[in-house]
Amino acid sequence: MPAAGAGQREPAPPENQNDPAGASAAARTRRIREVARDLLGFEHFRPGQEEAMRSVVSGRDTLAVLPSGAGKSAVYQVAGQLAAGPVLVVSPLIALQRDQVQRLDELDALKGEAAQLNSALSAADRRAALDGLADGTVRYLFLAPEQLTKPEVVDAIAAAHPALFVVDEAHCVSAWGHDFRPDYLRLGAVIEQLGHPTVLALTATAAPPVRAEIVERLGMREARTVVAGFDRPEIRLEVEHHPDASAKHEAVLHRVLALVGDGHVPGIVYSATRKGTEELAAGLGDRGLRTRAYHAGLRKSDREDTQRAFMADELDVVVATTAFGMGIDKPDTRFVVHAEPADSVDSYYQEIGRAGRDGQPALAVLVYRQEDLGLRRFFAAGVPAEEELQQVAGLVAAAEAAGIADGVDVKALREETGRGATPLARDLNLLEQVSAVVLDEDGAAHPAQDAPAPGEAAAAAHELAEHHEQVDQSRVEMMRGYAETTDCRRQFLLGYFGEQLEQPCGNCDTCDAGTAQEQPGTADEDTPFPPQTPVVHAEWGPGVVMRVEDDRVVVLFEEVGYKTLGLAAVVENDLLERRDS
DNA sequence: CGGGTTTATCCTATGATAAACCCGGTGCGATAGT
Repeated sequence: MPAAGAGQREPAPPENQNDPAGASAAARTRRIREVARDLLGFEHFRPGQEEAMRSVVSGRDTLAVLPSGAGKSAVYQVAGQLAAGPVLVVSPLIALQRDQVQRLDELDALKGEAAQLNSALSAADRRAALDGLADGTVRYLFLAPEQLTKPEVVDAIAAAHPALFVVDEAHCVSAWGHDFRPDYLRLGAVIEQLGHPTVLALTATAAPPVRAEIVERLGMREARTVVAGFDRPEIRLEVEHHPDASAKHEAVLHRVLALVGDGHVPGIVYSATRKGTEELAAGLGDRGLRTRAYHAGLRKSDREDTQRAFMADELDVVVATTAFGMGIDKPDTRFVVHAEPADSVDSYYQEIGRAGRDGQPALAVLVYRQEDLGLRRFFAAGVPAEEELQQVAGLVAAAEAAGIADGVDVKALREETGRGATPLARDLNLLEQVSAVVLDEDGAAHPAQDAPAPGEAAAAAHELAEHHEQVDQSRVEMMRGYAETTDCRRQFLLGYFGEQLEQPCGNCDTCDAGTAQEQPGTADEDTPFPPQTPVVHAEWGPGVVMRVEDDRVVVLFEEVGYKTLGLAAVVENDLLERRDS
């Protein structure tokens, strides 16, 4: 039988409820293996890959939480070959889109079949990409979510009947949607406009609540979640505590100098602020290291050159904000040092996961001061005033009442209120989520059908924002939990992601210190609330036990996020009730 | 939330101290100006 991937493509097997599932599943599995071998030269799959491919090829919406690198892209590359129509890939960065197109172009079977669509292209190239989609020559189209706010783009794509809608780096839906890049929140609506092609969401990290949010926001149906390859035993985990700011600064320098001195290069140092990256880079440079700072305030050409130099082994260390991250794939990165904690364990795990991808030993050190969490709390805060929301809702309603058919956009709101574009966009998003306004294709707001009065809408939106804030703050608290735990750090991390490691890992500082072994394991059966137990709290509502320490229990509540409760008080006062599920 | 910097305050002047103030991350796309 000819190879499925070599220049020819087969339509997906028709979905038929009456087909014996076993037979068609076996056929799909055979096809997937053929394509993977012929297209990518795969002799075997990495954990989770084949399961995710099978799920997608069978037409199921799928959330795949898989480690970074080639592993994730292969899922849509192979599934795309077996799809009956073109594949859309939503990707957060133009640079990532370019890389992916290049990668597909290097596969003989796909040469010329991948294109990107973004503002960096000329009008002619954009036209060519959409024309290619229409006539079938473009099979894989990479774009940023912002492109999908343009009606002409959505129409052109809809006409091509895409079979697969891929959201790469899907954690961005949760992390960025609220105010930073609101178009991530609209992807669910776009998917519906396109007739709901099979949805594949891909990410390398996501704790259970983030997974749930991705599925909900994208409107995934009966989503299948595939999780694999989470543990990265080759990364040694350490936390260094320094109560004093200057001592902490010195400790970072000292640590990095020692690592580089021992030949462990290259590495990444993360700092929370731009200024922090420049100061650390200067300090390391003064001591003879080849190093550069990287953050979004630097010139684009400088950033590109820094990234290039890092990839070309011309640097020992890049000192960066979170701007240095997605798309950085240097498998021999030997260490990641954090000068400040990340805003969540999800982000932290993503960041340290850039080390040791070659499977060789690597090191993740968090140099920790409790006060440094303050900045993270600040960023997690920011509930708009109810009056502000009411004013915005009122202006939208007033415009409609006055017969302004175009609705109210952010520009008009800026003139009326004198506030900035970002907070106003956030206000509109909140109001949209409580069904008070609808945003049209041009981003203008109209009152929703049966919209509540501005006062009620503002109250509901305010409550929603408070909920977001509570959850975000609780995620910061979990970062603190990681830094301050005396349990095995790897057990903590994996527990956070809903996986259990039965024994302390033996490759973290608490294991070395012996404190990890003194604690009862998280799988301890003596505890009244073992991990993953569904529970209800009188005030905080339903939740799930995430981890158990000797005297405390951490519960993830649906409404208020992560909470740590004293076990004695819980037992004494009956604070938690088991619930069936 | 926390840190760093500026301003106000005491009042036969000075410089020390407190209070007020400001800032802090991620990128798309469109637009203005070379």
